Amino acid sequence: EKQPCMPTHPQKPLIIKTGVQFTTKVRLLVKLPEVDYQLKVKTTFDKDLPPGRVRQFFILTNNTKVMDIEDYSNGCLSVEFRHLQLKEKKYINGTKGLEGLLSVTEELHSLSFEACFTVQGLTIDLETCSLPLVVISNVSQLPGGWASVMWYNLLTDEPRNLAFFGNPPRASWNQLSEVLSWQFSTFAGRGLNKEQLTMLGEKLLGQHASCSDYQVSWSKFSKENIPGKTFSFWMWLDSILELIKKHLLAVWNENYIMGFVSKEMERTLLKDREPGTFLLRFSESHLGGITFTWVEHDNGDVKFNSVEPYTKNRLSALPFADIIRDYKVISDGVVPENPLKFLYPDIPKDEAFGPLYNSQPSKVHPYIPSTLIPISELRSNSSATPPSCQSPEPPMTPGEFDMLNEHLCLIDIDTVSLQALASGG
Amino acid sequence: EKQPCMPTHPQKPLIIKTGVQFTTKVRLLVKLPEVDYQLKVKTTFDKDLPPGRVRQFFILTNNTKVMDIEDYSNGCLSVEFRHLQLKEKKYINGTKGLEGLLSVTEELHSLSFEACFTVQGLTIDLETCSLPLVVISNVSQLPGGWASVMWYNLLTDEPRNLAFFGNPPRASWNQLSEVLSWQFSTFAGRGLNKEQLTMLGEKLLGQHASCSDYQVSWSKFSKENIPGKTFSFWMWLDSILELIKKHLLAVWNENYIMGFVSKEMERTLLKDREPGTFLLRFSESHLGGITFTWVEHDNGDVKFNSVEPYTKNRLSALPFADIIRDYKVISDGVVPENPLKFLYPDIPKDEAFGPLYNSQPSKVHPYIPSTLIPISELRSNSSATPPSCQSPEPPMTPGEFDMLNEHLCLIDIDTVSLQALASGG
DNA sequence: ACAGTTTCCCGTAAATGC
DNA sequence: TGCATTTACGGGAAACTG
Repeated sequence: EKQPCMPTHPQKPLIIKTGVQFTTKVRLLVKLPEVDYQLKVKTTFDKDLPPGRVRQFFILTNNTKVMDIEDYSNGCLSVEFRHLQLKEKKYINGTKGLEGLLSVTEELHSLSFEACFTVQGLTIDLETCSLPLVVISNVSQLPGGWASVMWYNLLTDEPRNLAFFGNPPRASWNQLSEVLSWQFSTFAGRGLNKEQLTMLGEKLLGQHASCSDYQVSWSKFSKENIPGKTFSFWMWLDSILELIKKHLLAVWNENYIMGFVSKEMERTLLKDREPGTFLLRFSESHLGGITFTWVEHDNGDVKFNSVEPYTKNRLSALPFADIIRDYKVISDGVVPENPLKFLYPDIPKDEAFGPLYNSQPSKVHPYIPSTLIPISELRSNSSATPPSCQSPEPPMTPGEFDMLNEHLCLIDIDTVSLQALASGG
Repeated sequence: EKQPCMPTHPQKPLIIKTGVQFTTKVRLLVKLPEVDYQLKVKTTFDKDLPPGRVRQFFILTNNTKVMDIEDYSNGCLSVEFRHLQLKEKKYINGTKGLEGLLSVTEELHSLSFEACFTVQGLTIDLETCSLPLVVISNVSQLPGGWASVMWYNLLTDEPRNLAFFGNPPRASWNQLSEVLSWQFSTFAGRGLNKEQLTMLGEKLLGQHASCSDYQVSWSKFSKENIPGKTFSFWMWLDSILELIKKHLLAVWNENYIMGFVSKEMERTLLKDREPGTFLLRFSESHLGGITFTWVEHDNGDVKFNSVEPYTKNRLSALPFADIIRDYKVISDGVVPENPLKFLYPDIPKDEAFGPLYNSQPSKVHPYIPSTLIPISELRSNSSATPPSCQSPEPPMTPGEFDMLNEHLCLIDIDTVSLQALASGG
């Protein structure tokens, strides 16, 4: 009933938006001999980065803080910086130079931490820095930034190769598909199964998808538009992830959304099924859309219908489960009918979606309750008859995901280990 | 189809939101003898305001600028400050003191302008200041702030009585109703007619509404809640104004929304009408809602039905004219019917609303177009039979509005006359 | 605890830069 | 001129603060 502007940016570490607060923490891994003075840490953004080539930022807020003993650990020294905020350095003399090579979400930056103390007459400098960071100025750049973070962490173990996107390596479909599934398990709670990944692989690679060690270029993954479309593969996939997060979470987690199915496969699956059998599929032509396709039998002929995809605007007016419950087709004035009977392969609609329906009748007495229902008015249809195939399977176990996620987060803006790179003095 | 977050705050002068840019202009009304040096003007916010009692703000940005000759006028000196921004002064030592008396939207502030020049050995100081300003920190405070601006400018000619809301005068219903109608003509393009104002008067004053010189208190207008409600009269009225601005502009300007009608009056008007006659009315129980009520004849009995009010959330999913076109009542499974036939008094629905319908069939081929339609499922109803009354009339001419509006704006944050209060030197 | 107020920040639109 | 990027700010929600 009311979800106009919900939050995004839910735990995407290593991406910082200018003007928005972020937090970082450093921990001292070596045990120091008792020091009775305060150990001050200074945080610097883009330290040592020569001007030109890339944008540069600085920390607008307080950037020094004293280390403290962590209560809950074994007496480690650590310090957490909160409310840090980044702002771009603007050069009066346009020292911007020849960027253009990299887009802003391909620029890699870093946070440095420095501390210095003296023990027994010996001055020791400590310094460390974060994994590469992406700086954006608007949430619209978040998908692109996240693509960079994924690619970097998937393909290199180098802690600080800021030139990574100057010549980014390719990823095998093997590696990539695993990461994509992880995205869905982390952000939507359920990963992708084999069939779904196969469809994605074919979409990205065409026929090569069968050999799982086929290499995918960075450009193909997130920069080039899909042929005939105005968006790249990752932009498309991410728009679906966002749609799930905001509007389809329960339905997705119940595994009721087949989602990634080619239209050919869809017909193959549905053609021998009971009339009124339907499946849910994401739009390939538009960003962030979901549609349902159902099968009808028209005296011997098999007919398929797909509804115009629902996007976030529609879904925020009416939850998707309710759309499925209430969808009606009006054919030339006859009694409207809901053509959706069985969720593929054969689950009665209400059995599947019943627990997800919203209980609507509001009953504010003097008024007649009213609701929106989705309808289609039909006059003419189309049909088809394609090949054959098999049915979906349980999702790929996103087993090692937790481990990787931890890795991704361990050395991030929330937690950066301060290693003693002691350069004596 | 797409209007999730549209802009508000459309020309409400004298209200400044912290952190948001505003513009002001000062013009020198006296002709100075030729001066060959630059005349610098300094803008100060809350100059001379003693700390305590009220919040204090300062101008975060550049606050001095050199006057320049206006090209388009007769060589007047003027200066326009752009990109000014306000920030609250925070006192470390909580010198806030005993506020509590006034709400923030009742606090009045001012912008001062100072200039100083020397001619023939004589130093002349110029100083002036704006009409009282209201400072808010969130758009949610805009309605309250605007109420203050209206009340002040309606009831006093003093240029700078910052203590006005310490003991605000009352307004006669005569004065107030005129201002309310102006609000609708300025912001929605059509003012309020006599019947509408009568309903509002009765709502605000009860029986006293008949004597048009009845006095309305500031508190009753915008501070006290309407009995039994959780909002004040002005908050309620303003929520309707916003609803019109964003979702009902065309329908309102065609005069198809009776809007302000008591339920009793509504029944009186409808009871002798053709079945299916309906009228549009704003909700009195909820903020920013509109409903339609239609009359039915049920073998001799007259029956009235009102739909649950549509609010901005629903209306942004489906334009109001389309709701009227598509509204259906489903009674126990029979063919759905649109009960709305004639807009009161007797205009065929499509004749009135036809030009305002959206042409929806989107026709993206492979898909069946789908739309949302508003429906009610009926099981049991209620009815009634009240007294009699007359019908609506053309709106009150908002004749002098332009003049007043100009007055309101003339001495505002956009245009503040700099008068030579020359205090010699 | 709580209500009035401010801060935070997403997401759209507009402005800006290249 | 068009595209990439930043800025602006409404609006909802969380945080603050007496």
